Amino acid sequence: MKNSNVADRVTRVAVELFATQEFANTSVLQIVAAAGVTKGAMYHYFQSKDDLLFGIYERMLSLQRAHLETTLEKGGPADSVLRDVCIDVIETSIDFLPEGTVFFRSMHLLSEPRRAEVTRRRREYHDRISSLIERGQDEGSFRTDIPRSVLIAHFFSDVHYLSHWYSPDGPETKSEVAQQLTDLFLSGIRKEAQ
Amino acid sequence: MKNSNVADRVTRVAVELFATQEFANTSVLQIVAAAGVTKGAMYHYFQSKDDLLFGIYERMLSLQRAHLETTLEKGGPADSVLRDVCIDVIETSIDFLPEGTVFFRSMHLLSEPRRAEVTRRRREYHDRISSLIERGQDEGSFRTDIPRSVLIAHFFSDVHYLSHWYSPDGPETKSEVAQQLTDLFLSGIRKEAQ
DNA sequence: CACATAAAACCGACCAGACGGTATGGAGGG
DNA sequence: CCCTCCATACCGTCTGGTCGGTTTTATGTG
Repeated sequence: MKNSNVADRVTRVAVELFATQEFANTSVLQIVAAAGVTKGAMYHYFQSKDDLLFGIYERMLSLQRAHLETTLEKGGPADSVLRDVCIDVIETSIDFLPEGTVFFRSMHLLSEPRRAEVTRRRREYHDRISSLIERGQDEGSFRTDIPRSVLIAHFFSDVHYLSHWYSPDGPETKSEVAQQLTDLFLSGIRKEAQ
Repeated sequence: MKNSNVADRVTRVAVELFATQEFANTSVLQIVAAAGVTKGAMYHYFQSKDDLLFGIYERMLSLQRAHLETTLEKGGPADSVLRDVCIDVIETSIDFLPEGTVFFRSMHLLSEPRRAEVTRRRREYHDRISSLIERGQDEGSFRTDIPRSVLIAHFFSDVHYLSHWYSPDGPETKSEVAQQLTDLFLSGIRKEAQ
């Protein structure tokens, strides 16, 4: 990392604080104190508190997109692709638990041009998952008696809830949980369950 | 309602604002302005902003408990009881979407003796669901190859995510969604899927 | 290596405004 | 005359953000 030490530490501390407290309830003084720097130093690297928040979204969005693309371009039947996507997105969420918490919780606090962009990129992501499920329905592997919007909600709900219960110190390992949740999800949406 | 008009309106407005913005990002002034009252009037009925938040938790917790008890005491095989519980909790969540948002998001902002109490009552609720699932496993209807903690997380995730995607103005009705999500969930955890 | 210079990194004092909460007092009914 | 209900003005504190200035580092030159 030839990048600034200060910016990195502030970023790391900020996401942790935004996750445990809320964004609006976290003062920049708190952040810089926890990061061991001064406010002047922080405002040298970030234009506003909002930048800190947006930075989290940018990193997570590009990470998600990159992962999804890698998994998608391997190809294969929708059933197995969705399994890979599901496992990957759960494992990634576990790797970035605090980021995920902030991601889902604080979108409406972003300043306006940015919020719109995040919304757009999230919709892109949603649409790709939706297409994948649609393909699976066409291939006859997924049930068609439930609206796709509900299937997608069911997909994202597990991911979203992770940060509310999973702890790396708990009994289950990351890959175990990813396997199990994926299994539960796929068992639910497969055609034979219909 | 022989209760105060002011207190009711403030409560209603507060939960709406806490859900759309964050708790810490919502000022008392904003609340009373939106409710059409003055700060003096509000502080006549509530001791603090924290009271507003705690009130939401109290109402939701007792509502949840009451509903769960009603459903549980009807008895029957765990499989069908869990189905009833699941449908009921989803429908209730839809009836109280903003409350649910605040409920899951802002617990860590409660002042301390209260937060502990909320945590305790939530754990009670969790444990009763856990017992129900355990009974279903004993009766041979639910799969046993996945830790119960993961099954429970899978259960609550759908409920939790509702406020992030469901809209009463959307195409799906409340009872449809409840049926469908319950179906997806149960198809996942049933033994035959193992 | 010495030195000059410029740019980047950083500090800490300082705003103006908003915050949650309070103190005071008046209106109206019992 | 007191008590409930409510409005207004106000308080101390903390907020995100700015700014002038100082130190540190990088670069160029002989």
